[in-house]
Amino acid sequence: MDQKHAIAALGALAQETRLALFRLLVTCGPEGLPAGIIAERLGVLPSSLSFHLQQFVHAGLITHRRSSRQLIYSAEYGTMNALLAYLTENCCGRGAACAPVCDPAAGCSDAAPKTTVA
Amino acid sequence: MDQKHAIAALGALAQETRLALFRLLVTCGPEGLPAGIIAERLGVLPSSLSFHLQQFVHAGLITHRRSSRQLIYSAEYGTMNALLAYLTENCCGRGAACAPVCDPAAGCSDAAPKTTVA
DNA sequence: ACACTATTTCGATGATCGGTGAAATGTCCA
DNA sequence: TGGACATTTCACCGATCATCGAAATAGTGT
Repeated sequence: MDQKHAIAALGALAQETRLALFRLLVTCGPEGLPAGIIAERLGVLPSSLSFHLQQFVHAGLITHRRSSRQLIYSAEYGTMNALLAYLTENCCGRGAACAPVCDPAAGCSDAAPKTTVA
Repeated sequence: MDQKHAIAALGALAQETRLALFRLLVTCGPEGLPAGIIAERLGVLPSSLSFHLQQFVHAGLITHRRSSRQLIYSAEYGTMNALLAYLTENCCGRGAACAPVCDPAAGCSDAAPKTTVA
């Protein structure tokens, strides 16, 4: 994680819709959610959501894969951890006292569909 | 930490000069650094630095105290930790597996002056 | 009170950002 | 192949942001 990536990631997170979006995906785990469902949950236009998702994908905080017609987006925990580590680097002048780590295991309650949604 | 505060904090961090500034202060510990030294280290105009410092103070990520003529700025580790916790809340759908914490102890090598600087 | 230093405030300017709707792209199914 | 669905791309607009220099404020020592 260098400065450019960190700024891209922080800039992606520093917006109302996107922060809610990221926290939603973080909650959902690696299974993620399709774009349509996300737009519905957050109450934003599809074109608007697409714009915000791009920011995250470009920042590496989110990945997407295709499942039939839908695009499933999910959080990139590795990048998230790298960002947190970057922020707390050399914290307080001491060694490595602040090293948050998240290793996703369980999925979202109503996570990505296999064949149908809604 | 609610959404508004988180966005203010993330927005403060999502900028080249400010990110460098925050990481500098995080490294320095609770003793902090005077504004003049920070401006010199980062190579920005005093008026520009003042603008950036305001953002952080408003976001609660930085505090300042006066030492004679100088204003000493230092990182607010509590807010930083709250922000990291907010980002990883309910991570992966599991309980509390991602709870970074930093408790400052040691100071900066050439930290805030008691009476004189430069 | 005065000169000096440290820092902030102010107003102006160019750049970037977020929202919107229409149109384009890609995918599936009959 | 054609029609329906899911999502993205595009161009436009108003709003916000970062930088700058000049001027103002606050504190110190004589």
